[in-house]
Parts: sequence; C-alpha cells; structure tokens
Amino acid sequence: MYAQIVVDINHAAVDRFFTYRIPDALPVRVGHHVFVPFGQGDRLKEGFVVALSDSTDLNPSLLKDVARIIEPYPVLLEEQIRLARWMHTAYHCLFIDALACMIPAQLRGQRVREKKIRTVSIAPGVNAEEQIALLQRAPVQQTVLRILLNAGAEVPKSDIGKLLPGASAAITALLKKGILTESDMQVFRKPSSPNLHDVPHALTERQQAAVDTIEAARHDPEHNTVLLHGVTGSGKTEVYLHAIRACIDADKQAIVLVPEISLTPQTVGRFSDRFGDRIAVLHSRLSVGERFDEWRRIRLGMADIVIGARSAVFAPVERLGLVIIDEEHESSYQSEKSPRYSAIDVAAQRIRETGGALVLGSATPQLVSYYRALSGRYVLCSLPERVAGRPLPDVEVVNMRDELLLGNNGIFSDRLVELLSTTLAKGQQAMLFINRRGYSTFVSCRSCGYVLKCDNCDISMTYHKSESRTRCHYCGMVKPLPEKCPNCGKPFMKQFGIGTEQVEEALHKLFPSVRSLRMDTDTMRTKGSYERILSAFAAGQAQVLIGTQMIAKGHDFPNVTLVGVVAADTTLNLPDYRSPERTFQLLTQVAGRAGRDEMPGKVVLQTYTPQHPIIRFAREQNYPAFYQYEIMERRKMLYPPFSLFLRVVFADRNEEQVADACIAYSKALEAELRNALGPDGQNDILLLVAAEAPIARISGYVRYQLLIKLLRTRRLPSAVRTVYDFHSAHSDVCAEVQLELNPQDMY
DNA sequence: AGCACGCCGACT
DNA sequence: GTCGGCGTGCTC
Repeated sequence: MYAQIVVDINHAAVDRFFTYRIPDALPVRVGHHVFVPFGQGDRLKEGFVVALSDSTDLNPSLLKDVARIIEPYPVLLEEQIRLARWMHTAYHCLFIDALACMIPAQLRGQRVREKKIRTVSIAPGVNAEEQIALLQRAPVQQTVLRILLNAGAEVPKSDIGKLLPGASAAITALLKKGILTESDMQVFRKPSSPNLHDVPHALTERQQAAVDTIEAARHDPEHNTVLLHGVTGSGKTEVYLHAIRACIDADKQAIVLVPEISLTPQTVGRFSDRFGDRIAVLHSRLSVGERFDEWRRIRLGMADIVIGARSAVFAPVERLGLVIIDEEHESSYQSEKSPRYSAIDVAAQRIRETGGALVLGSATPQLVSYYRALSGRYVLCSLPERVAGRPLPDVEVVNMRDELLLGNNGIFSDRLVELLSTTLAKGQQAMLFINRRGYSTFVSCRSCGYVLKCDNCDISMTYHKSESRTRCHYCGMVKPLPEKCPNCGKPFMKQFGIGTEQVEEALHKLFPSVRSLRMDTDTMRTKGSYERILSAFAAGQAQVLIGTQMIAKGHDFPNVTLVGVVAADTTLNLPDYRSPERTFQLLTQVAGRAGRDEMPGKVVLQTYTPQHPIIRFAREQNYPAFYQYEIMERRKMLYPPFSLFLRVVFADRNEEQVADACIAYSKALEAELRNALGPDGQNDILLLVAAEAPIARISGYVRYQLLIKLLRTRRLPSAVRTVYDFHSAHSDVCAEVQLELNPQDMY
C-alpha cells in the first residue's frame, strides 16, 4: 500500500503530493498526521495523508516508508481533504495552507497535548466494605474509601482533597497498601459561558415559515441556500435555534458562524442554555489548550453544534447538515491573510459536498447576496417586522448645514440635544456613533491651509487630546501638536473634524453630570476591555455609550431608546465602490440598536447631505429601495455582481520602481488576458489605468494599484486562472505586490 | 523551506 | 592546490 502525503513545509516547490510506502505494521489511514523521511539525510518532517492507493507509477524501490503515525486517529476528514483540494484551485493557495485551516495550530510542530489529571480508584479485587471495617484506627482512610465507594468510579485526587482536607497522606497510604490504584484521566479544558435561563420562545408565523424554509432547504440540494433577511430585532436568533433543533433531531450537526466581535459569552450562553454540552465554541480568545480541546471534542463526535468565528467553518463535523452565517454582510467572513478565503464560499462548498442547508442571515444583506436571492440562486426569506409587534425605531435626519445657518456650529444639532436631555431625564440610555476615533480628523493652519501630515504616510494626523499629541492611524507615528504652522509660521493651527474624544468632551460640556463610556480601538487596548465596557453599559453604570463601528454590531441593550449618528456621511464618499453599501449597512445597524425592548426607539442622523439617496433609504430603513438604487449603480459601472473585481497593490520605498513595476505589470497582464480570452472575449476585461492608491504612501512605502474587472461570462474561470498564474510569476516586480480578489478595503 | 551540488576567488 | 562564496535544483 502507498500513501499520498502533503509535507508540512510552506513552500510552492513542495506544494504537491509525495508517495510513500506504508509498512505492514502501520495502520495508516486517510487523514492521518504522520512523520515521513524527507529530503537528503531522511530528516523527519510532518505530513498529512490525503489518499491511499495500492499501486504507483513510481519505482517502489525508490520510495521511502512512512515513519510513524503521530495522532492515533485521522486528524482530517476525507471531506475536509476534498475541501482543501477545492481551496487549492479556488484560492491558489498552498495545499498545506488549506489543510492548516482545518486543524488547530498545536497539532502541528508537536506542542500542547491533552491535559491529564491523576485519579484514584479502588483496586480491582478489593472489597472496600471489608477494608473500611479493618481500618478502625485510620478514620481519614475510611472516609476516602467511602467517597470512592459512593462515586463508584475513578475520582480525581484534587477532588478528594477538596472534600476532605488533608486526604493526600491517607491516599498515599492506601495506594501503598494496594487498596487503591492510581491512573490518569483525560479532561477537556472547557470555556465557560453564563447561564441565561434562555427558554424557547413561541415563534411568530413569519419565524415559523423561515424555520420551515430552512428545513425544506436541507432536503433540496438544488435550493440549499437560504437568505434570511430579517430587520433588526426580528428574532433571527430564535429562528436559528429552532432550525438547529430540527437539524440535530434528524441526527445531523450544525455550524453557526458569528462575527468575532459579537461572539460574546451572552451569545454562546443562549446556545448552551438550549443545547447544553453538545455545543463547542471556537474563537480567538480561547486559550491554546481550550481551543485544542474544543476541536478534539468536535473531532471525536462529542458536540453537535459548533459556534465560532470565521475559521469555525472548517470544524471537523462528520454529519454536517446545516451552516448558519449570522450577519452575513460582515467583512470579517473574508480572511485577510493567505489563504484569502470567504467563509461563505467555503460553507457553500462544504454543503454542496455533504448535503444540508446554508443559511445567510442579516438585516442588511450584501448586495451580491440579495442579487442572488432575487435571481433564484438563493431562497429568499424575509422577517420584515420586529418581534412582539415592536416598531422599528423612528429615524430623523438633521441637516447640519441648516444648523450652521442658524448659528449652531457645535457637534450636536439642537434636535439631538433636545432628545438627549429628554431621554436622560427619563432614565433611559443613549448611544452616540461617530466613525472616527481620536479628537479631530485633521489639523490645519487657518492662515495658509497647511494640513499636518504623517512623515511616512500620505495621511493627515489625528489629534488625540487625551495624549496632547497627534497620531497617524496607519503607521502609529506620533507628533506633537505644533503651536505655529510649520509652513507659514503663524499661530493659527486648529483641529478640524470630529472624533470620539471630542464627542465625549462636547457631551460633558452639555450634560456635566452624565456618565459616559467610550468604546473605540483606543479604549480597547487591554484584554477584556470590550466585555467590561459592554457589561458596564448594560448594567446602567453609564447613560451614554460613545463609539465607532464596534458599537453598531448586534448588541441588545433594552434600555437604549436613543441613537445619535453624529456624522452620517463620513463613510459615504470613500474611494471604494462598496462605500454606499457600507454606509447603508452601518446606519441601519446602528439605528437598530434603539428601542429593542418595550420602549420605542428614536434615531437622529446628522448629515451635510440629507438629499443623498443612501441617507434617504437609511431614514426609511428601506432595504429593497436601497437595493434597487444601488444595483443600478453597480450595473452601470460594471461592479460586482456584474463583474469579478480584482485589485493589485504595488508598494516599494522607491517611487520610480513602483510606478514602473505597476505599469509594466498592467501592460503585460492585459496582453496575457487578451491572448487567453480569444477573439470573443476581448470585451470581458476592463483594466483601470494603473495609478496611485487612494493612500499613496504608508509607512514610507509608495503605493500604486491596478484595478481589474472581469465580466461574468463562461470565460471567467479561465480569465481568473490567467490572472493568478500571471501574478505568481510576477509577484517580485517590486518590494510588495499583492493580488486581492474582491478586496474588502481599498485604501 | 532546507540542503547538496556546483563552478569561480583569496588563503594555509 | 583547497576552503568557501551563494546561484540552481531537488525533495516520494
């Protein structure tokens, strides 16, 4: 017998299968983690068995033997190996990188292993009752025996110690006499989650219909993907919980993906209340040991439901029947490091292989997902109303230009101040959202217009009042706030634009007695600060929560009845085709934080462009109208879903080098593509002139970018392949060249 | 990635 | 004459 093995070396030159002989004594199976002699000197390398065969084209006498099996059970499922093969072609990543997604890091390179604890039990053939009677002069030993007799099983030594202080001497004596025996017991380091006493809720008609749709999708391979479009507060989680119940009742397993940021103990607690210890959790805050143990519990079939962030899509469940991706519009489902996979695409591929259903849930689905739903590729399922007949929050748009004309040049409009004071007077809570941390967005001279910029990046410096200095948000460089303009020397340097710090300061000026919490990357530096701030706010220790993006996501604060968006259009005009979509999603999500309980919510959007369609749709909270508008824009500009969008970023310290590299690359790639697509395909490609990236310099690196649109025709796969192959061959034209498929950010 | 093979300059 | 520079190529 022969084994096809992928060797654990991150290099393109060994990115293939190697054939090894399997010695008779070694029960090697597909998925086994093994040691194999590799290279000269037969140094042992780790590898993964991806296939077995009983013959080979190679000369068997030249082949080497598999040295040994590392883990007794196969660490990879055959389905995962097929998935890795798919990733290898779909993402042009190394095979080993794809496999690495599916196993915990500790399994490679021989580090953390199982945790074992010492236990004792009554030795075989010993009559404990008799011994107790004989030990009249050793009462502690008697008690130890009674405990063990009562337990009827092996008991950890430390547990006996807890019940009976000073038991260790007695245990030692009993072991010496042969009355007890000692052994090791495997334990699983388990992350804890709070008990919320969450019970199943009766479903609304709409929710029940959604559950039924998902159940139907599980049995229909042609229509296996459901887009669950439910407005904020419509009870999507309850739908998930019921769908999962139906899935595990049918003896299948489920994976639930949530964005890393909302993977809080509360979220997990709700699932563990319903499904007990049949759930496993995978996320980045687990300790190395916990992560490994949770993975192993899944691999050994001890869990039926896996909850986790992006990487949990690879969880080794053998009877996969359902994948739920909550907040499917979140960019965190796209991996930013190699392999640059999309958890949604990976989930779709797994479900294609295993059968079952994929559920994408969101109040603001990706435009592309909604497009697929309307074109019949996904099953669309809507929850247009909040549960318990609660209304969606009432959204008011305030034109900040009018405020200015009326002589209000402050941060808050009169309307927002008025609502803040009534809300706070009623003892309710408010959230203030501003998409910029720090105090001001830039510092400029009022005399000559000079803007203070970072020395290494083409970015204006942000003033941080708490540190009394300015900082570059890209490279982290700090500069003092100059008293005189470095350009004209006049003392007119002033901060412009608003950040979270300034909002907090303005709030305290208006409401000196109000307590507030600020949540942005500056206040999130230390571990656990995220949970700390959220729970402090939930407990009512502050009346106002001020923050950036991170307060917009999925939190449920029943006492929040007012949400203020300080500057609604900051993200609207970024040089990214997705910025209208992002803005709409963000505004809708933030607005959705208001009025989630009995009391109705109120939202104030402050903007300088109240007539902008996106602001209008956000005010109406009208997703379908937003979709109709934005899909037209995309069609007009041939952006996704009407094309595949690629971006190549070139960076180097030498400006000339980057410019030349970028232009040469772009010309050569275009020629290659035209050649590959043939006469019919000449209109399939659109190369946008290679030029400076939106941020032309970061950390001293000059940046250029090339944008490519590939039309969705039957020639697309070959066009993509051409780009990837070209890129692998030309990725050294300057210091950094990066190819991004559907980039999430375009700075 | 690692390691050997390989063909040209200054050293006991 | 040889020790060693790191360019090229291979690893079942």
